[in-house]
Amino acid sequence: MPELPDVEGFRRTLVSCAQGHRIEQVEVFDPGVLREVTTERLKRELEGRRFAAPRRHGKWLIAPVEGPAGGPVGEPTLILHFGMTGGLVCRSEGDPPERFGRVVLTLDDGHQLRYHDQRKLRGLWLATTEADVDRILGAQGPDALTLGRGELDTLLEGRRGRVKATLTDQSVVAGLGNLLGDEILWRARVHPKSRTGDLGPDERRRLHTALRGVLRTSVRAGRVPPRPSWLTGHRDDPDPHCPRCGRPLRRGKIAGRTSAWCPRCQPERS
DNA sequence: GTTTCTGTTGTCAC
DNA sequence: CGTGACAACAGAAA
Repeated sequence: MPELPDVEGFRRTLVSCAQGHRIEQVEVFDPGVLREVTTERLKRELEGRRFAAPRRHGKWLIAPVEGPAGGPVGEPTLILHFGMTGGLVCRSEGDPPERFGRVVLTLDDGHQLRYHDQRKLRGLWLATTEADVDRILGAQGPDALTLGRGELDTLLEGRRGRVKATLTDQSVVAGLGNLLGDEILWRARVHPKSRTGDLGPDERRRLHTALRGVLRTSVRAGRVPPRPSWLTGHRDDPDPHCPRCGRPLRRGKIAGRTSAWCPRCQPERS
């Protein structure tokens, strides 16, 4: 699930469900998702405090909490990463539990913010300072949603790797994952194995246009929408074809991930 | 029924 | 810089 559009959806869920509300109870059903924090400390630091405005960077959700709590330290920040299968939902107390529910925060109005994740590849952190937030996130490029054309040009120029690897490298651009990367390259008609540094000005311009278009629609949908007219709508077909020209799609591993592209619309050249 | 493969994540060793 | 292994797990394929 989670790439930038999904996480942006989770941020909105947190805003509408929990921002300004007091956390009454923290329940951890699987400590396997807690990173660098114990259940006890999570409860002590969160219970009694209120969610302030959350923010997002790339695929990370950053949720400061404020107000007095049991602990003597300053106001902490809850940090969430959703791996491949994580998610955040808003439910009412008493609603049936999520299939892979891991952490439930009960709020002062009876709503619950629930973190669920099948595979537990990532999880929840509790940062104590801004520097701590930065340490947990690690090296991050600018968020893909705020990327200007000139900025993307600068980031792409002089890179040696393949363009698919560059676009999905979080330390270059934050937020693009495997699906978005393929979708953007397909729309821009750029072969995923092209050498990033070899791209011409026109290809870089097309990439930026495609990035903006794909992100705009995806953020609105809260996911990369598997539309019939999009590449994403066909990658799981038994015999996938390009929705633009009808040619069979090609698949291959790039940067350790399965990529899909159209050999006709995205001619090989590097 | 059982084994193998795949995957919208990131990190680490070679 | 690139590749492969790994982490943890369900569901599909073999």
